[in-house]
Amino acid sequence: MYEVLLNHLSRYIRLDDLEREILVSKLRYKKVSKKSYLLRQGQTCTGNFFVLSGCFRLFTITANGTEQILQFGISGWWICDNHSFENNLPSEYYIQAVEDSEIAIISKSVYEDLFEKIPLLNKYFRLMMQRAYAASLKKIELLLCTSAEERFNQFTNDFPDFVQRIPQYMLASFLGFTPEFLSMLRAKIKHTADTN
Amino acid sequence: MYEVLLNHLSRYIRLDDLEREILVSKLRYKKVSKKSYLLRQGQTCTGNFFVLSGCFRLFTITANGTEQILQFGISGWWICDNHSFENNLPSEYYIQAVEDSEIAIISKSVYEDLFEKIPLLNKYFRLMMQRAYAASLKKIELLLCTSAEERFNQFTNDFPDFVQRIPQYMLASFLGFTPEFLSMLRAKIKHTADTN
DNA sequence: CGGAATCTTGAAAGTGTTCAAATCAAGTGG
DNA sequence: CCACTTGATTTGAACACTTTCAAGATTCCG
Repeated sequence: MYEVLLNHLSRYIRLDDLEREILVSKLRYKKVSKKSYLLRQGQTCTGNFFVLSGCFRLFTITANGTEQILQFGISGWWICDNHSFENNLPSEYYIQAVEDSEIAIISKSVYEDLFEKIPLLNKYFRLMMQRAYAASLKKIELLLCTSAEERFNQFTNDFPDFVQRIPQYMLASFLGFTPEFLSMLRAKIKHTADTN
Repeated sequence: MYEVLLNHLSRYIRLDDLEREILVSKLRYKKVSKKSYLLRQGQTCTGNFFVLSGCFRLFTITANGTEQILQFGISGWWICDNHSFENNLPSEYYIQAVEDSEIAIISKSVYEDLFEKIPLLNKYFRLMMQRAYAASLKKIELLLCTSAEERFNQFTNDFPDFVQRIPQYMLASFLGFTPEFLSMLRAKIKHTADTN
C-alpha cells in the first residue's frame, strides 16, 4: 500500500523495522477521485500529502478571478501548503486532484510526534524541502529568463508524457500564459513542422 | 562573532554547550567586501553561507547576456547553490556581495560530519529549507499573478528600507523587468503624488 | 576633477492578453 | 447508445503591458 513512499524514503535514509512500523502506523491512506479537493482557500492545511499515484495541482484564484496553478504534484512528491500547515493558518491555496489518485497522509496531529519518535525523518524532510526549494528556484529562473514560447518548448521536451496527461489550459496556467496563447503556439509549431 | 547565527539557531532548536562549541569550531568567519564573489558560474559551490551582516545577490547570466537576479540574501538568511553544493556540480550562478558583508561559512568538507555530530541540525535545516521553499513559492505566485507595477508597489511597501539599500537596476532585475521600466514607474508614481 | 556607473526619457517594436465567436471533445442521463 | 449539455480548444482582431534602443542627465568614487 505504501511501497512508493517506503521506496522513496529508502533512497534518502535507512529506517529500521521498528521505525518503519511506527511510521506506517501513523500514516493514513486515501483514494482521491478526480476533481476532489485536499485543501480549499480559507481552510487550514491539516495534512502533508504524499502522492502514491495520480496527480494534483496546487492553485490560487487571482485578483481577476482566474485560476493560477503554482505546482503539480505527481507520484513521489509531497504536496502541502507548508505555511498553513506549520502555523495553523488559513491557506490561500486549493489542492485538487487532476486525476483519480492515491495518497499517504501525515496529519498535523501526528506530525511533531513522528519527528520525535523517528528523528531521522528530520533528515529526510530536510532533503525533501531542499529538493522542492531547488525546483522552485529553477522555476523562478525559467519565469524570469525565458519567453513563454521557450518555456513551453522546454517543458514539453523535459516532460513529454506529463504534457499528454493534463488539459492544455492547466499547462498554460502552470507555465504562466493563457490557453489562447498556448493554442497559438501549438498552431505555429504544427505549421512549421508541416512546412519541413 | 557568530551571535547573529547562534541567536537565529536558538529560535528553532535548542543546542547544549558542547554542541554549540562543536558547531562554532567548524564554522569559518569571513569578511567579504562589496562586489567580491562567493561563487562564480562554472565553479562548484563549496560552502553554505550564513549572512551575518551585509547583503548578497544570487544571479545568473541569461541567453542575451544580461544579469538576472534570482535572490537576495541578507542578515539571518543562508545563501548557497544547494544543487551545486550537494552534488559537487558546477554552478550556473554567481553569488556576489552587494555591500561589505560578514558571513559564517559551513564548508562542504565539514557539512556531513556536522550533521552526524549534531543531528538536531537536521531539524534546523529542515525548517530553513522549508522557509526558503515557502518564500520561493510566494515569489512564483507574485511573478505569475501580478503585473510589474503591482510587484514593484508591493515590494516597496513590504521592504521599504531594503529598497533604499540597493541600486535600482538590481531591484528591477529581481522583480523581473528592465531598469528603464522601473524608472518610468517611479516617474509615474512621483507624478500622481504631485498632483494630489 | 574626471571617468565610470547609474538613472531617466521618449519613440518604436514586440510579446502576450483580452474578448467574442466558432469548433471540437467529453461526460451524463434518458 | 444516442442526444444533449457542458467543458476544452481554436481563431483572429484589437489592445495593453513591457522591452529595446539611443541619447542625455545625474551620481558616485577614486
